[in-house]
Amino acid sequence: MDRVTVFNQYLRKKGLKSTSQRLIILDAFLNSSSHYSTEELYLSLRKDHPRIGYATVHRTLKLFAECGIAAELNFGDGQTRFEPVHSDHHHDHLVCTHCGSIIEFVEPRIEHLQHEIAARYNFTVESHRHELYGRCAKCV
Amino acid sequence: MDRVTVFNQYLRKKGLKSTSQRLIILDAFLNSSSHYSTEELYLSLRKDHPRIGYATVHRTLKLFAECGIAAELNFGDGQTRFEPVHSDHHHDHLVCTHCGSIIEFVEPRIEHLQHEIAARYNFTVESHRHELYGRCAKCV
DNA sequence: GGAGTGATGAAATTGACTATCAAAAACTAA
DNA sequence: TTAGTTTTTGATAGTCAATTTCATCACTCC
Repeated sequence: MDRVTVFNQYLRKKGLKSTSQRLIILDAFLNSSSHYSTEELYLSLRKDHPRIGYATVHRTLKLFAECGIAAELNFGDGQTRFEPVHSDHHHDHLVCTHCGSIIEFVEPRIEHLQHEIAARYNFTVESHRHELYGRCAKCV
Repeated sequence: MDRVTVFNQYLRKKGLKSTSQRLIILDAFLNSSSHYSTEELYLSLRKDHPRIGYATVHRTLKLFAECGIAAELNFGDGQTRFEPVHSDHHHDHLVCTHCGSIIEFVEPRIEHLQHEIAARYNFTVESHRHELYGRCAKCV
């Protein structure tokens, strides 16, 4: 199902309203390849929509995360980042500590080992975080 | 090599001084099994050493991380935690989202796959983060 | 003892995030 | 459409952990 539809259905289910700001932010968010922080998306939006405030961007990104169309990321730089969720595959991240670029990777064998470890400790996994930090090919 | 020695050598190399506060904090840090935040270690120390300030605890923990005898952890609760580094083995964490307990796990096969992934992208790994969040056996 | 260097700790600052609130906009039902 | 109700917006203020500042303090080496 389309992520715009997911968002609108979530709004209706929760008795929330569909506003122009929310739709503008959703559009900008989905059509970006970046892993935006609130600050970065706010600044990017300000070019075309200077009336949209920081608080609105922040609240809307939290809404995206609540309804499952965005994932919250934290790469240890003190800022929460958001990325659009693709329902078809899960991925983790390589983070370049030099230029800040982010590479996504998929590795089912690691996912499998995670389940194995959880079972070892009778642990029920709800989510996980897996990031490799270092130098990307351009920054060696 | 002893971690106390590592710390003292680091201090000397950097022209820093070996003070009673630093040694007290180091002792408390190494003899704990916890994953302390600055706040928690500060409060714990205050019982026996009420004159040691928060800023000193904070600065000293950062020193530990700099010289490699402590690792900084961040489990998404908004506080940075520190744990003593055991040079002989690397581990990652299971974090219970209900009771906050932390289980350490070791899985060389995942470490191996990480290297494989890094090579795939010509990426030089400096560090990594791998945490599974969910319910521990007691909290199911 | 005195000068020089770095450390300490109380307090102030920073920065990301969250809460507040009056005004504005979106929905709802007649 | 319109009046009434509810939610949203955006500027601002507040919160909290992390960090910095700065006036002493402690140590070392003449």
